[in-house]
Amino acid sequence: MSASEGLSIGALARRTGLAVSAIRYYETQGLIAPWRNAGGQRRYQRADLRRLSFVMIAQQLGLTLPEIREVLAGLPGNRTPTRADWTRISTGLRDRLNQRIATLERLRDNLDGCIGCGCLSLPNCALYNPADRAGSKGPGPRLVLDETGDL
Amino acid sequence: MSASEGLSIGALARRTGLAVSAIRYYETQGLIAPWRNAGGQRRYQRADLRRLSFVMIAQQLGLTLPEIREVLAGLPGNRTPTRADWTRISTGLRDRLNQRIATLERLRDNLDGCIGCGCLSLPNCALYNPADRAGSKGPGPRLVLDETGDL
DNA sequence: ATAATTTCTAAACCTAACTTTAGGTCAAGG
DNA sequence: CCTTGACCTAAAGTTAGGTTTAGAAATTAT
Repeated sequence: MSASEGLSIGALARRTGLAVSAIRYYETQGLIAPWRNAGGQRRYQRADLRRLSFVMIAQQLGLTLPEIREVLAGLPGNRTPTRADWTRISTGLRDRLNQRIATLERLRDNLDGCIGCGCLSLPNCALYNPADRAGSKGPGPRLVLDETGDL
Repeated sequence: MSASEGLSIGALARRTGLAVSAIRYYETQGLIAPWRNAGGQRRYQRADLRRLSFVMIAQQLGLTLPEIREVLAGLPGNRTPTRADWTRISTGLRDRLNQRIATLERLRDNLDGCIGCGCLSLPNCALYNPADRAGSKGPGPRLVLDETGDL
């Protein structure tokens, strides 16, 4: 297990907190690409710890694995990612984070309004705008109003 | 379709934007409990629109259906929920929202720090604290540090 | 009265993101 | 040499949150 041999999947799992099976699954999804040693076992680089960390954060932000793969495609597969590489990718992630925060704040403010009047009058909430939805692939605009205008 | 007969499942679906199948599914999960008309068809009250609206918001906040059922259990099943009932329930939801926003802000600030130094040094991030996780039922603490202290 | 919708139930199917299982290999320790 | 533990693959199983399907009954529209 010399430094030049890289990390085993078990070592990677211990350091990231991910299950071994999850790491292998991520490989099938194209999120990580280890090389194999003479015996056919997976060996990982240190940079892969960063890669998996990134995957974990992105997942918390609600990105699907295919989406994360897209984002990570901005990283060179062949060379070790540079500081600039990570900065670029992470900045994109931060933008998403800020968007998500803004959406939730808008939602909270609307909900505050709803609670204020006690009617839970949701038609006024930003919530029902599909553009605000995480995946934004909802079944269309959500309306709770009926002809009379109340719930 | 007189007013005293209540809403059919289709009408409820049109007003909430949910699929008919989803509404029936929510019933199996104990989120809503319509009565049946003479012909055995489901009939809903106006209050059920509010109930479903609430379910939709809570889902966006990442609550699971069982969790939402728990929260809704605070509503009276026998009498029409009062304004005060909804205020109480919605306030609880707002607290969750604020927590979630706070977590994401903390995450963003940490990520900013990481981007600043260019190292994506995640061990410093709040992210790896399982208490911060939505479900908080993860496989335990997540560590990315190795003995040397870098990734 | 008849046709077109809507609704009913039960059961099967679906996707995402994994985990588990089964059966086999490989490396290190005693 | 034998055992133990980490690793391998392929395939099946799991959970959440629904959707789809099929055949029958109820409701609504003409």
